[in-house]
Amino acid sequence: MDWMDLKEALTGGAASDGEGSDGAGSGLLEGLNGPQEEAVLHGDGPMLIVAGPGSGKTRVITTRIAHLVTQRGVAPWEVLAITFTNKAAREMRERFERLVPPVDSSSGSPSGAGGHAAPRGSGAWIGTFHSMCARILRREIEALDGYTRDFSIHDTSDRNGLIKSLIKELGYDPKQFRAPVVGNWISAKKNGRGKEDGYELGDGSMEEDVFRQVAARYEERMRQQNALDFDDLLLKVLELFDAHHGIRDAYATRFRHVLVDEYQDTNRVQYRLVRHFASFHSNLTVCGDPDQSVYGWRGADIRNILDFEVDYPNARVVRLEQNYRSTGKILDAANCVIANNSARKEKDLFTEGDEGEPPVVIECGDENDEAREIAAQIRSHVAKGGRYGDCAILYRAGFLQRAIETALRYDGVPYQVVAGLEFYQRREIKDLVAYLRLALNPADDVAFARVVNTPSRGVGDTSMGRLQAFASARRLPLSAALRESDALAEIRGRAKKGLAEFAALLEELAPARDLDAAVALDLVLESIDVDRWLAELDDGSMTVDRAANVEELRVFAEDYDARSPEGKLRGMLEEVALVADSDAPEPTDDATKLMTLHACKGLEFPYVFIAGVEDELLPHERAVDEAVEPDLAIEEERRLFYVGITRAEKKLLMTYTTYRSFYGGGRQTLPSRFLHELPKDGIEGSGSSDLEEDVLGEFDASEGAGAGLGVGDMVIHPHFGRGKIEQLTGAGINARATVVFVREGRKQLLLQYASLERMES
DNA sequence: AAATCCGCGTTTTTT
DNA sequence: ACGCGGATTT
Repeated sequence: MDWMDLKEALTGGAASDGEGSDGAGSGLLEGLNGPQEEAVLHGDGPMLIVAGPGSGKTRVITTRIAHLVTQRGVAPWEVLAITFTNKAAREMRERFERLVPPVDSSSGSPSGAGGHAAPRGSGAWIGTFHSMCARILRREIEALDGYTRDFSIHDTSDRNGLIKSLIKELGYDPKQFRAPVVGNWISAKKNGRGKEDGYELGDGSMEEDVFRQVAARYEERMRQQNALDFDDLLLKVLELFDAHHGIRDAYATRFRHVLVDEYQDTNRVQYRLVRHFASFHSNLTVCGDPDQSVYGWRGADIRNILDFEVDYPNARVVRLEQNYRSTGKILDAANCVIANNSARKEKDLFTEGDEGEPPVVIECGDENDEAREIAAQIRSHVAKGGRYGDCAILYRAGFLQRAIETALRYDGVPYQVVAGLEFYQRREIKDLVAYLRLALNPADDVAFARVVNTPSRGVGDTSMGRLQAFASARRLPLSAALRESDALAEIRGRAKKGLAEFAALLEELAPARDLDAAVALDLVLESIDVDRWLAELDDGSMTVDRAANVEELRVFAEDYDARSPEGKLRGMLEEVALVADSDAPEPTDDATKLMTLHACKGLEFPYVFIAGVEDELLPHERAVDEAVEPDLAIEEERRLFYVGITRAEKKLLMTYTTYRSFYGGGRQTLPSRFLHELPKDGIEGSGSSDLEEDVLGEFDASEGAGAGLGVGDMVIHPHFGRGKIEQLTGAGINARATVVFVREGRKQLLLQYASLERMES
């Protein structure tokens, strides 16, 4: 192994500060601070790691796993590490495998629980709750009634689609009962949360009764088609463990150590799963930060982490409070803000690094001023030698993005919106995946319905309705109904021919179930005549993209086969279903990142802007209004602010407006109440009243440059090059120049930041 | 089957 | 203001 790699892995990331000399030998502990070392070295028994932001948490977990494996005789496959996202899982696996390079994985599998699911590499189970459960169910689900290991995994849009058709089937108005609302309600019920989540509609039981009817039929239909939704993946494992203690115990003993990351985000079902896994040995390490719990609205239960010591009375508690990310002033701000919450575990971040510059609060007139201000700040940062990629702009709600993008484009600031979803949501991908699902699990009616007329076979609503009626009368899956000669009796013409074609196609696809994923995909592509299909989807502009997406899926399949030769189609489908970000947008070389406050969790940037720090937007009024416990909702909003603040390494700028447009209209806005919670002496204001001078003072170089400028002057700008001043507006902090640049065209610049130089001509 | 129009909702998002 | 889905139109 390459020593440099190991060293980098050991010291990796934020904690690289205080590392000493190269000590040979037991390098695992090198550079760890006291509590970090304690967490790594902890032996058996439960442990709670309260990990503040930037405290080297991931490093501690990966090092701990490495320690268990190399020093305590725990085999990699006896370790279960659970994360929330695939991204986190990937990262953890990579870092762990850098510490403990995997040996030949085939040697690692114990009997029984090994099999195809032994992952590439180390053999450690590092994954999300969902992938772990899917893996267990692929092996064990046949112990439960009615399911086979070829079960399909339905995503949220599959779920909503089915629910919608059930609503219609039951004779209700799909407008009055919206599928996503009903779907959420069902999900909430399944996850053991009830009315407190606001699904209870005003006129009560009538509507709930409808929900219940839909829910009952939904469960029935899912079972009939051998399909599980995301919630079911976890619930079925619980069911399995409850019904078959032997199976539960096999897993509880197989994993000698269980580690859960982001424990503050677990919901009640996940909590119960964890308890099962730790039931034998209580070798359970959970890691998280109650102050960063921002997913309460989707079922995360902060009590899980707050009550850990109640659940496990002998738990060791380790606090990681030393921060390796942010400057002192930024941490002060974070500490001050979060101290206003009551549902927390006391925690005080500190740093041995610099005090740094105080956070800045800037008042802006409206969202356009705000956006221009941010753009100007970024340009000024770049003018001083910084990178666009150092900067991130965070906001509470997506609609703030628009004005910001406009300003960034106008100013030529490269940016990248960090979004979610994407790939697997694309139509052509979903279609192909539906074909593959159908090949593996012919009972998958949702997949059937999706592709029966894709590409077009003349099968419309009428004939599908008839087939459906026939199938449900006989409790048959659609594909099975299709094989009954009577089924087509009432169907004529094009549709009849089309259904016959489709039936033949399904026969053709049947062998795919045992093929390598890429071969199976090829079979589908060939059978449906890709080119014709793509041509049909062509609405003029997207053809190239779609073809590229298909190719991308093919590459993914090939890659999957290479990685997991045992998985075949079954395994690949599982990954496609659970790995939404199959190829998440690679961080673009040097671009400012835009994202919501939720999306920024876990990331860090030298320069952080938080836009729209206004009452009714940062404590979001809907979050507060719709909550049963408004106080708790405010606390979650405050945590969101805290998460945003603690992303910043060097500089934190917060902006608010006095007026903001909303959906056409607009209104006066007030600074967020959270701003008043910032330390009074550690904050610089700007843009308003008495603090203007300070800020101007800071930028006196550009002020000086701006002072001597006049309309018609030729100027030079560090980024845009030469230009001519067309117009000068505003004064003091708001002094702007409209400049027509030779290369970049007309731009508005804030003189304060633009560092324009006059050229004598 | 494609084009067009109407009406609604518009916080946050993973699997 | 705007975009999306659904329904209506051709």
